[in-house]
Amino acid sequence: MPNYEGSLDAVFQALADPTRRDMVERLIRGPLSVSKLAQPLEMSLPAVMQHLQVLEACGLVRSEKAGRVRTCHIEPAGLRTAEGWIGRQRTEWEHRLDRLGEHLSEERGPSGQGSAEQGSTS
Amino acid sequence: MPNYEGSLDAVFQALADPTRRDMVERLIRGPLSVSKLAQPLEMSLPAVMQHLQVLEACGLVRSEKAGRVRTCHIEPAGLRTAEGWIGRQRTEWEHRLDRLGEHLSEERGPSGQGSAEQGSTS
DNA sequence: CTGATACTTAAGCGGTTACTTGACTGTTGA
DNA sequence: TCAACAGTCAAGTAACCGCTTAAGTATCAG
Repeated sequence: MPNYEGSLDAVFQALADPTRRDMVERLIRGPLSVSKLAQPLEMSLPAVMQHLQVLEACGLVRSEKAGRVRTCHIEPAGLRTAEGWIGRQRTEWEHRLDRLGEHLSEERGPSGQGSAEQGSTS
Repeated sequence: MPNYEGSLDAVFQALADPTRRDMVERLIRGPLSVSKLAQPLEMSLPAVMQHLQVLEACGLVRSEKAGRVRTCHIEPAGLRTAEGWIGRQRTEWEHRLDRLGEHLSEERGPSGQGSAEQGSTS
């Protein structure tokens, strides 16, 4: 059973490898067979297959086999998973800057600027 | 000139861990000391320190020490590194869809839809 | 000075990852 | 039929990851 909770883990983990990012970059320009995918990579075919499995397992890539050729293409929803998380953080960050700006203009002007509260002592 | 390619590896690797994403999410709401950061996490303090080091090494977080307290805050540029790569891929994907649309309307109408060329035979 | 606080360092350990080689299966073209 | 082709499976290995415990080092309060 696929672990959707952990899929953010899996997508980022997949994108952390330069070989896999390269595969994604090339698949985004169009579908490729496994051997075409492997051709510019300096590693054995089984190694490429393993990377491909990682990309498929996290939903970044799909592939299907016709005859003896497996054709791979990206699944844009996978990238959106990762972009979504990052985007939400950026949004939250911007809100925080807004709130901080309000605070500064409401209260006094130049105080210590690194003074975010650290809560009560434990 | 920093190694942007290499830091992509590091940023995605850092974000692949749920503990580290949690730390980022909380730091985005405001700076925290190491022990405050560690408090809700069910692991030892050294483990948290190691996660923190990963986040600092890839430029997602910065921290400085005052007295015996180390205060951590996020570095929004780090997130932009990751978002930038993903965004570029999405852009490329959309361009590809455009080109594909032009092709389909220029040539005949409904053909097989998975028929992207696979380049010349090897 | 003394003890508590807030990290910091070092060593070690089990699990995972990124590869490798070698053997194998199914498909296709001559 | 049969050789080349495209991919797959299995096993092994070296390096890396996330975590632990144990033993430090500064800083601060009294």
